Amino acid sequence: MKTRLEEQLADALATLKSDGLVPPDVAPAIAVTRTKDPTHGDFASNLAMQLAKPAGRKPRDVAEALIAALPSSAEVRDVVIAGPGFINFFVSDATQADVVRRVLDDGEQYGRSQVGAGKRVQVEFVSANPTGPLHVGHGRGAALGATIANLLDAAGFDVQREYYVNDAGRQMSILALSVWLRYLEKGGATFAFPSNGYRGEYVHDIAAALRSEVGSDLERDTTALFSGVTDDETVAADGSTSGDKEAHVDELIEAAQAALGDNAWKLVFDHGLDAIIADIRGDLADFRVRYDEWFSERSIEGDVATVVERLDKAGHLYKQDGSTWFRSTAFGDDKDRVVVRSDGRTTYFASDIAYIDNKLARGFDQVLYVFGADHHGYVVRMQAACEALGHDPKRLEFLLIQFAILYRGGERVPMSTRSGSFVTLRELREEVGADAARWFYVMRRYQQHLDFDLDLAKSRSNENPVYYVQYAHARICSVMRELDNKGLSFDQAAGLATLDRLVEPQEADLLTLLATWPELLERAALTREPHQVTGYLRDLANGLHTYYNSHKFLVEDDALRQARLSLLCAVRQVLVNGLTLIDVSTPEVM
RNA sequence: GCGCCCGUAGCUCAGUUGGAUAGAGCACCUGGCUUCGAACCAGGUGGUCGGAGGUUCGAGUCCUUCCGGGCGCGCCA
Repeated sequence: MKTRLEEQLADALATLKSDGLVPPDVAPAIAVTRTKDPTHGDFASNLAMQLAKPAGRKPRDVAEALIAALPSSAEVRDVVIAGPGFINFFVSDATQADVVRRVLDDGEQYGRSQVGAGKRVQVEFVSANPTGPLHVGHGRGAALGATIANLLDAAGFDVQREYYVNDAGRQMSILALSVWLRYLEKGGATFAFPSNGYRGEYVHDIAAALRSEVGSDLERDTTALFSGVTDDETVAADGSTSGDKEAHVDELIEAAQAALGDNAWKLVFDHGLDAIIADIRGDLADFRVRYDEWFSERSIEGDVATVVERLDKAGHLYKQDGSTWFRSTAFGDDKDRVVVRSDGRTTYFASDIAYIDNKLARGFDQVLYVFGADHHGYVVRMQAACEALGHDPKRLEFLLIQFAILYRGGERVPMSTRSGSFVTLRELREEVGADAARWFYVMRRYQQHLDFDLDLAKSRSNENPVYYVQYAHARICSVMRELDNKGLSFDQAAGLATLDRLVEPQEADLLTLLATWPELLERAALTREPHQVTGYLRDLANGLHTYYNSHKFLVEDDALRQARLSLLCAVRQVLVNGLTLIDVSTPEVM
């Protein structure tokens, strides 16, 4: 409808140009938008105001000429000039009501589009280090990434959902060491657990599982293990520190590898990694988050050197202070970045570069990174690397997700990963349910900090927006059940034939909302803004509740009843389509 | 100090390429269930859109500058 009006305006503009009213070289953006105020009609265009200056005439005069040049259309009931020179379009009632037929015909397809057809896009999200369970901070990235992927899919893009598993770094070795040390403790060994080790309860669980699998086969002499290792950091009573926790843990890792040998070390390492990956996968699955690919960092370890070499050959690297630097300042970064350390090992950034190259080589037109806002410093260097490798940096897109702050009883819930006193995603889900969690995480713009009110998310009351929307769905289902109880039935064809009986203002509001859904969904996908969907669903539910309270559906008048029920079914369909996109359930009874 | 994000009603937030009288929810006040589900609805109170300049027919939206808040600035991952 909107595009047809824009085409008609374009034709009218061409007529004005050929009549000499408008200079031929003027090329304004022809835009038709929905109105906010129904008294302004259904659609409006500001074209006349844009043309006023180049045409040297008053906006309202230009508008008059444009309207005169518009072809007549059965879809449009009236076209009027309003305000400073807006052209307002009033859509005919039959066209307005026809949306019911479209919704019921298209069903779960209604609202989906093909704007992204033929384009491959990857959404990488969460990608938390597999060194412990996911916490609530990861939850927002999970919910947003999953929903954005759903939106893109609905817009016709070929979407791939990926989790990048950081299974190669030093942190993984520290986890393996932590698991092994807990394993040794369970065998009776006593020693001071390194301050830099992972201290969470889950490490004990993994160690216990390891012991039940291998028995005492992995036990080694601990006094020998700790001998010669730099002292761990300790804090004296006066606050002064001694020792070096970083060197302590690194040397312990080396000693452990030596004591166990490669095979046994790998056994411990994989045991820890596999256990945590399994935990994360299960957790995300229960959160209704699906992935197409769990991409292992180790699988591209061998590509890092190759990529560094490519950058070197292209002249983007230089040596200084014994290490190798990437000249990212040449691409707008505020400082250059090390890719090969003075000890010869490559940096984490070098792995990222290899990963970028790998992604783009897989042929994605667009690659989305769903990052926590604390990662914003990486954006410029990532794009710099992308460009240096000869790729278009615009193919990378970074969504910086602001933090979610939990509130319980009006108090901020403290979050500290370091001390291990964090709320896990699993705990959150068990406390408020997956529906509320998914909804709350995406209900705000991702650029905005999120106040996550646990009490509100749990409340089964009118304050809770999730229930509000689900209730609208359940209410419609309830009406359809009541229809059965009264021995009546719904005939869709009959309903579609009597749509002209929908004349109430509440019905007109719902028809407009239904017609808006495809436009909104497309915009939400292209701007990567799931909160537009939650906002829309709230409006649609409100429209339904208002309608429900002002009119009866199961009326004696058969034609009117059929028409109203077909409208209800259309509303229910769009509620389902919207809630499905954010993976919130659609209960028939609450 | 530099960089990114944010600042809209008492609170939490929407506001589509710049568009008409800036909107919701919560809170507060008033009213509505012998009726298809009151987990609902209708109405009301509440605003210098952080401040100041600028761009233009028109600015919450764009530009400049200042103020306030969050985050980031490792040969960590």
